[in-house]
Amino acid sequence: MSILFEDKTDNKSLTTVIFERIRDDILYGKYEKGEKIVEAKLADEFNVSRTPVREALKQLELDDLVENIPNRGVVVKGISKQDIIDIFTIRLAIEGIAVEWAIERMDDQDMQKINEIYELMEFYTFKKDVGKFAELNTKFHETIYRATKSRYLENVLKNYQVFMKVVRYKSLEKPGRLEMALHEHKLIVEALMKKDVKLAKSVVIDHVKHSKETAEEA
Amino acid sequence: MSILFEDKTDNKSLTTVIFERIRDDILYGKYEKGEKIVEAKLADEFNVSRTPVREALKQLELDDLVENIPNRGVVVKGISKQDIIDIFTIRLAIEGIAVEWAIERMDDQDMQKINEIYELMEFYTFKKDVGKFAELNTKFHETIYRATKSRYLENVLKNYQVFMKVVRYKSLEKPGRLEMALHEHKLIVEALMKKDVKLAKSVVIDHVKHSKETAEEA
DNA sequence: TTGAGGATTATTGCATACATTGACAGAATG
DNA sequence: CATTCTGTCAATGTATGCAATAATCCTCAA
Repeated sequence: MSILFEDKTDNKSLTTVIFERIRDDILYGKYEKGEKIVEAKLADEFNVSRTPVREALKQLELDDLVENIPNRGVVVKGISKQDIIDIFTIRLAIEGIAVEWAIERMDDQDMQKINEIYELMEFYTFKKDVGKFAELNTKFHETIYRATKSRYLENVLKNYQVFMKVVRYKSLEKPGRLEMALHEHKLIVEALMKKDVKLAKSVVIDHVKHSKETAEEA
Repeated sequence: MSILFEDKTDNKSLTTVIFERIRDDILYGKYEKGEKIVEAKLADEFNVSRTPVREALKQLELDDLVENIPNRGVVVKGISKQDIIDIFTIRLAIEGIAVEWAIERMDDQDMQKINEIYELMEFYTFKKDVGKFAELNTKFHETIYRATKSRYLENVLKNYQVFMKVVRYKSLEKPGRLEMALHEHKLIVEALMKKDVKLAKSVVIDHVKHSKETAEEA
């Protein structure tokens, strides 16, 4: 195993680490669309054997980020602007369900965690730390998804989060956007606390719409 | 390679074949929830080496059908009735988008294929062949999904199809349900032909609602 | 009797070796 | 000159081997 990965604290297998690594590399544009990925080359690059790389690629195939042509190799499929817009549209249809279920099914611990995350977001807005904010943003929404207690809803939305991360970071860099995003999250927290399904739905939908518009501009 | 798989006609790798096999086995209830799956045992059973089995299990993990506990093994997570109901609810929110995009983006070939499938459905309803009908049912919807030209929408819905297959087969066996399903599909085809988005959305939603109710009874 | 601890075993994680496939170039053939 | 055939090569597909890990069982002492 490469020394690169020795510092991993959690129990992630090499396959998982490499999976996430390649996925992020694709999303952040390290590979061109249509570019061919050679197992052995990547394995070399990461200083591991082909096995974990293969397994990671097989998983990426399921997410449709790469395509495997039998006995030929895998090519990067990447993600287009239209894909992103489509994902936002799908999210607009689902996020409403998510908050609804979250309100119905969450426990105090869930709510507390959401609050904690929000407070940290306030802190990092003050510090103007876009990186930290974006990270918390992802966590914020994932916590809501988990609170729905629905594996399949959580899965879809979490999967989209990966794509959102990229978009998000870019848009948050614009002046004023950080404060605006914080405000939107505040509205969400308040609606969740009040357990007001209707209100929560509307603020979340607004939030997603906003993000969609910002993404479309870019 | 096992003689079991020698007759495969397409280019599917062993990994893919085994992936689908285990997935179906889980969905059709061959394994209990919580049951432990041992790579070597399955490999033996299929007369292949551990490698393709491992790769298949890694993929199933992504679909949340099994859980991997590091150095311990994988256990079947299965799917609960609540999961199924949740999936139907999510579908209710998304299928509308699917037909809308399908109508906007499909070409003549897509429409022709949908028509062909529908005609076959008529034929097998007449022959009372539930198996064939269920198969065509899956194809029918997948063709619509593909017509949306949206990889991500297609992916989510196709993924759910796998779960639906199981539910579908059971419900179609009930007397009268076959004819009813045929009628519902006829309405969908007609709306698609007319390119009437509003109508198409409403018949599809009704169709899903119907299926949901049938599933909830079972 | 019971509990701590170490050997044993079962199983996964990763690496490597071998088999198969498809692309390509260049020779042979018409 | 075009075409087909064949040999080589690069890459994937599959099998196997070895290491690491965690559970289990057994021993032995308090």
